[in-house]
Amino acid sequence: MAKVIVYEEPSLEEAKKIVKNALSRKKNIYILANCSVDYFGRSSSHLEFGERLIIIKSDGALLIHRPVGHSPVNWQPETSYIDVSYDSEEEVLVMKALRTRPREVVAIKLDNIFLIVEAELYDSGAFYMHISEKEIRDILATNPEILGEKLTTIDVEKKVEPGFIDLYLKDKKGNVVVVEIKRLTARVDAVRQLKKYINSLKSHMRTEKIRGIIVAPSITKKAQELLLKEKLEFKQINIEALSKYVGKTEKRSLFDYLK
Amino acid sequence: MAKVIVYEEPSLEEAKKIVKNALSRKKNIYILANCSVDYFGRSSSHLEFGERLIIIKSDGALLIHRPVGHSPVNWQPETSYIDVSYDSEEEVLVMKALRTRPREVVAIKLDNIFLIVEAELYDSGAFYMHISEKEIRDILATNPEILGEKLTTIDVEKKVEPGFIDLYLKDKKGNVVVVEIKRLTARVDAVRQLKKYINSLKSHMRTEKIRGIIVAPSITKKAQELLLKEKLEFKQINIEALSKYVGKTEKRSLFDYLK
DNA sequence: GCCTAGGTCCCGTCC
DNA sequence: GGACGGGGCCTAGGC
Repeated sequence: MAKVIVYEEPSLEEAKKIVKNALSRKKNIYILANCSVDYFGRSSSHLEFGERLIIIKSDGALLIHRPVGHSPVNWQPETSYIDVSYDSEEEVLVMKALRTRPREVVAIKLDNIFLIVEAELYDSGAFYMHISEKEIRDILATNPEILGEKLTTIDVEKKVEPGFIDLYLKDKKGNVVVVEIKRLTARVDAVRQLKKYINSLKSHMRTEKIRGIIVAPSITKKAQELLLKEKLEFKQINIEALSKYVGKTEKRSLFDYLK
Repeated sequence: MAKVIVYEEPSLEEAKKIVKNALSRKKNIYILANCSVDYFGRSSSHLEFGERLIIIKSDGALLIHRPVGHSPVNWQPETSYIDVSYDSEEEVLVMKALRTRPREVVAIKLDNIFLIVEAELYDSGAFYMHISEKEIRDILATNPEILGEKLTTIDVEKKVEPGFIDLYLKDKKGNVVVVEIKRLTARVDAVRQLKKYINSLKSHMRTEKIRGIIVAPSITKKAQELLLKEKLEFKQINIEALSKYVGKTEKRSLFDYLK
C-alpha cells in the first residue's frame, strides 16, 4: 500500500534535503509553493511568481500546474537530471530539470513552500481504451461489407510515399478503393490526406481507376465541398453499431453513467 | 497567501464531506487514493484500481495522474458538475465529473484514500512565451530585409483556398513571393503546404512568376529534396538573432541556465 | 535517430 | 456555436 509522507511548511533548506532525498529514492513528489518558472529549449518562456502545484513523478516527469486549466503551464516529459540547490543571494530554492533530447531545461525558483508530499504509489492497473481508429480500421478490414457494397480487403495501413493508407480495397468492378477513416467528424484535412494518397497511387499506376472514400460518423460542410470537387466519396458509419464487432468492448452507455 | 488544509487517511464518509465542501467553495483539491476510473464520451475507457493522484482545480478541470508519465491517464478539461456520493454496496466513494459539450463523463471510484489536500492558491503571475511562429511572422513582415534581399510585404496571413499564406511579398523584380515559416526544423509537410498555396495562386493568376520560400532555422533532408524538385527556396533564419526585434524577449541563453 | 499519424488531444481564433 | 490550424504538443509504431 502507498507510503505517504507529508511535510507542512518546510524551510527552503529543509525542503532541499527532502526533495533531494525523495528524488534519489525515485518517489513521487508533490509540492505546493510560490514559485517562478523559466523554460528554455525548442521555445522559451517565463512565468512570474505565483502559487502552484509542482509534480515530479518517479520516472522524472515534471509538471507545473496553475490553480486553473487542464494543461500544465510548464513541464518536462522526461528528465535526465533534476538539480536542486539553494540560492542564498535570491533566497530561493532552485530546481532545474534537464532533458538531453531535445536539449531543454525547466528552472523553478521557489521562495515559499506550503507543502511537500512524498509518495510511493503502487499502480499496476490495466488501462483499456475502446474503439480507437485502429479498432475501427480492423473491424472494417475484416467486415468491409459494412461500407455497403461488396469489397475485398487488399491491405491495411498500406505504405505509400507520403504516408499510410488506412484501408486499401478493391470493389466488385476491380477498382482500387482507398479508405481514410476518422473516428470523429471528418474535416478538410482528412480529405486532403485522402487526396494525397490517391495522387501518390496515381503516379505509380495509370491503368486502374482509383476511388477514395472518407469513412467517419460525420463530415464538416467544407470537407463535403472539397470531397465533391475532388470526386471523392463519404460513407457515414455509426461507431456505436461497430462496437458489436469488438468482443471486449463494454456495452455500457452514457445513460448508465448518468443514472 | 495560500491556505492549505491537509487531511490524512480520511474515511470515505469523511472524504465525501471534505470534497463536497471544498467543491462548493471552489478550492483546489488534490487526492491521493486507490481508485478505478471509467470514461465515456468521444471515446471510452476503463482503468483498473491503482494508486493515483486526482486533481480537481478551482475551475473544475479534473486530472488523474498515474505515478509515471507526462500525460494524465484520464481527465476532463472542464466540468459542468461533479457529483460525489458514497456507494455503500461497493464500499467506494464515487465522483462523477460531467461535461456537457462534448457530452462526456469521468467516473472515479475510490476505495482507499491516503490524503486529501484542500488549497486556496493565489496565482496572478504573467506567463510570457517567447518567439512564437506568429511573432516570427510579424517580425519578418515589418523587416523583410532579414530574408537577405529587397522585398515588399503585401499581405500577412493571406487567405487562399486551401488555407493561409504566412507572408505574401513581392521581390524587386515584381515577382510574387510566398513564404511559409516554421519555428523549428521544416519538414516535408511544410514544403507540401507551400506548394499547395502556390498551386492555388497559380490557378487564379497566370501572368506573374511565383516564388516560394521556406523560412526556418533548419530543414530536414527529405524536405530539402522535395524543395529542389519543386524549384522552391529555403532561407535559414536564426531565431536567437530575431529576438532582438521583440522588446520583451529576454536575452538569456541555454548556457545561463545550465551554469 | 527520423518520419508519420492519432489523440477523449487542448487551445486560440475566426466565421 | 462549429470549424480549422498550431503546439515546447505527447505518444505509439516503423524503419
